[in-house]
Amino acid sequence: MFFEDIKNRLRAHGSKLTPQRRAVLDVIISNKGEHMSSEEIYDLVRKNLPDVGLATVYRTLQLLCRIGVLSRVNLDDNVARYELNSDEGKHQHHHLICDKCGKIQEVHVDLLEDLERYIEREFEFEIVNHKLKFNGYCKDCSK
Amino acid sequence: MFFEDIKNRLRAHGSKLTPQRRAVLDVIISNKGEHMSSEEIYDLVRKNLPDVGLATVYRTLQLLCRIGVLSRVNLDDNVARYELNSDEGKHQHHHLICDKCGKIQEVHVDLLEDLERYIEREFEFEIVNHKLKFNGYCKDCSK
DNA sequence: CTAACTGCAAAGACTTTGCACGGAT
DNA sequence: ATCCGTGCAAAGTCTTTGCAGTTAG
Repeated sequence: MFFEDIKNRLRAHGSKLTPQRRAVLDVIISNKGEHMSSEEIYDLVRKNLPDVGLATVYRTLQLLCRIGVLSRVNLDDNVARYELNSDEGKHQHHHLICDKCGKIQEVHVDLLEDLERYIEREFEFEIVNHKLKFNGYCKDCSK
Repeated sequence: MFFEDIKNRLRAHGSKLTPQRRAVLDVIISNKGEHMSSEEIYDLVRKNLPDVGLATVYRTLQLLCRIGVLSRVNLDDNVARYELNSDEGKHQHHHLICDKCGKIQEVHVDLLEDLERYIEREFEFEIVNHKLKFNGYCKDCSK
């Protein structure tokens, strides 16, 4: 996912690439792999653009989700979190959530094919996406 | 999960089975299989107990989660939803969410063993629970 | 030029908390 | 008598919205 691509998507959607939106994108791209909340993103954006409004950040994140640049992930902590979409796969990766230290890891293998086939067959349910989280204890916390 | 069992759990936790809590339980048990929000539960509880307070319902739901009677499920609609725990399995079942009509179905097969083994081995992550949701189109909406 | 965007403050939705009273053991 | 629980209202948190002024293309 590169800037030119994002610009095109914005244009196709009738939207502009403003300094505020650029600043939000900068933060998200340079923190790829994090799963930042709106507030965390807002705080980082303000380091480069101190007068940005919180509402603008919220609106930008919504927009970027709508045009497929970001995904909203829900880690059950009552805050919306965001991550940059990868260019390739349609499906989201899985998340490991350490219940002790809170660390988030990503798992980039799917291994859900059997289950998805079972569901499509047995429930006649057409699967578009899945969201899989594992809770437990990470390497450092499980001793 | 039966009333006697729940009563014992409450007692073990130093809590009482009040009429309000009983009314909440009645609603949840008689709507087993639904995934009701706090408000929906509140509205139903009031049919039997009109003077119950919303805060009491919230506190009761929290309590019942804490002692393992209920699980809080997050269906990405920004409302906490609750379901009765089954007696047997430790793991939660999976949910199918129809993006068109909103219907929720439950899938009671696991089929995650391979993936879990992979994660435990590869990430040295000790899995305690998982949460798996599928988004897509149900039988009636997928035509 | 003009539709889209912005910051601000207000409003909204959901949930939690503080408090004084009531009830069970 | 004591501790837990309740209802109410107030407060809290995260997010959205209305508006008047501003700006990107």
